[in-house]
Amino acid sequence: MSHTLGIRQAQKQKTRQALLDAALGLLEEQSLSSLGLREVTRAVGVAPTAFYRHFRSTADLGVALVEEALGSLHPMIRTTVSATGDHEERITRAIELIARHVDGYPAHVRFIARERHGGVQPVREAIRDQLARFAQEVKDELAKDPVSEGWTEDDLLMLAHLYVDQMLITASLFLEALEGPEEERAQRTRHVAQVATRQMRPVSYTHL
Amino acid sequence: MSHTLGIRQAQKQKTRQALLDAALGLLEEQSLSSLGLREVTRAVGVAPTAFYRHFRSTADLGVALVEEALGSLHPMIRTTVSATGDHEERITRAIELIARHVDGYPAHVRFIARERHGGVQPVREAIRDQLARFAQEVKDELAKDPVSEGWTEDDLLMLAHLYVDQMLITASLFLEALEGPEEERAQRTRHVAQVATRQMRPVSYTHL
DNA sequence: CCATGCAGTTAACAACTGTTCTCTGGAATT
DNA sequence: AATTCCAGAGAACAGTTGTTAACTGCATGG
Repeated sequence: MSHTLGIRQAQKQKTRQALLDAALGLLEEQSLSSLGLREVTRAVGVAPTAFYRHFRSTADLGVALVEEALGSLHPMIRTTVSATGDHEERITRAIELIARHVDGYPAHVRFIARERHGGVQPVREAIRDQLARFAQEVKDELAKDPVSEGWTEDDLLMLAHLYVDQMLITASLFLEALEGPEEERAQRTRHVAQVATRQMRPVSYTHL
Repeated sequence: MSHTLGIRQAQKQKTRQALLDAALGLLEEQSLSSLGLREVTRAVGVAPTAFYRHFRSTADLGVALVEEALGSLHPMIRTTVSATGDHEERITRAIELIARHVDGYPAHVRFIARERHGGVQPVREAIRDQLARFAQEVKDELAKDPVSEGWTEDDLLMLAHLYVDQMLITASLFLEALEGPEEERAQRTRHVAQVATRQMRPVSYTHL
């Protein structure tokens, strides 16, 4: 069904991706609200006006980056949190997923951590929406667990939001560990994983 | 001992404060890394060059804002977390302190939440230092509690950091509730307080 | 009372920004 | 083969930025 898109569209998507990549790189040392359109095109090596063929503004590009950073995570979340194994096991699985994701895409994680409370409203909203979707999905998995009987839908969703928040905090801590001096890295990573597990556990105990 | 500073220095501090206030206002809708020096002076009604009499750069002003936002909190933290009353009581006291602080200085709280992971390194560091001081102080109070016997200094400090992080998250949630529609405000505020208490409690239970 | 110090002003600078309009080369369509 | 389409280039615009220099007026200390 995927009819290979022509040379034309392929080239277009290529420069679009180049713009996204360049922006993500530049955003390691500044916030989105100070990112200039010319700055991005200069980094890619295209004319400033080419930017408009892909994004209305840098805020628009930011929203696209949110999709890129979080969009692909949904299926992974579902399977890791799915109701197989006991609580303890699910928690360690989730934390491992986070650790691997932070390790693989540190720039994306930093971007989300930074812009979640950042100065660009549409981007904040896009992040909030994605996190709400995560929470919804976590709730769906929680609901399958027999332990969840007797809980209202709202309570479960609230609990799911708690989990999602905790995951973000954990990701941020992993990132800090990653950015620190290399000799401490392994130790601090283990440390964060341990603290995060301890932090998550009581949340599920409220269940009982 | 405070020899009333002359007309000269008084006027200087006044414009300095005006610059800080104006910046804080402008930062409600953008990040520090995009805040221009001219923008600030224009809001105050003073020549752009006057800025340099007070700050080297906007980053420098940001560091001053961190001091203003968090500096005055240290004594309050000490007394609220001090070892009087049981854990439950201390927790509710701390959460009430946070709620009142967010209510009284929402712009400061937003600034800290935004710039903690923001794009300006010196400001991030200033915030990290202040939070480390908070953790140190909380640790000192924890150490006075007989329950803390048998814990190493490092473990206590780690626990204190956990508390401080949790306080910041709570502050951020209070702020979100405050920014939402007015009819939901009271309910959401109560909700946040309740969830925060539940979230903090297990942390201290790890003690036992 | 007079000389000094210094907060804030004025003017000018090169560099940079987002946005518009016009143009071009080559892929896509007919 | 001829035509349309459109991603990207190029040039120009008015407005903004941070920073420098030389100034002015007034509070200060001798």
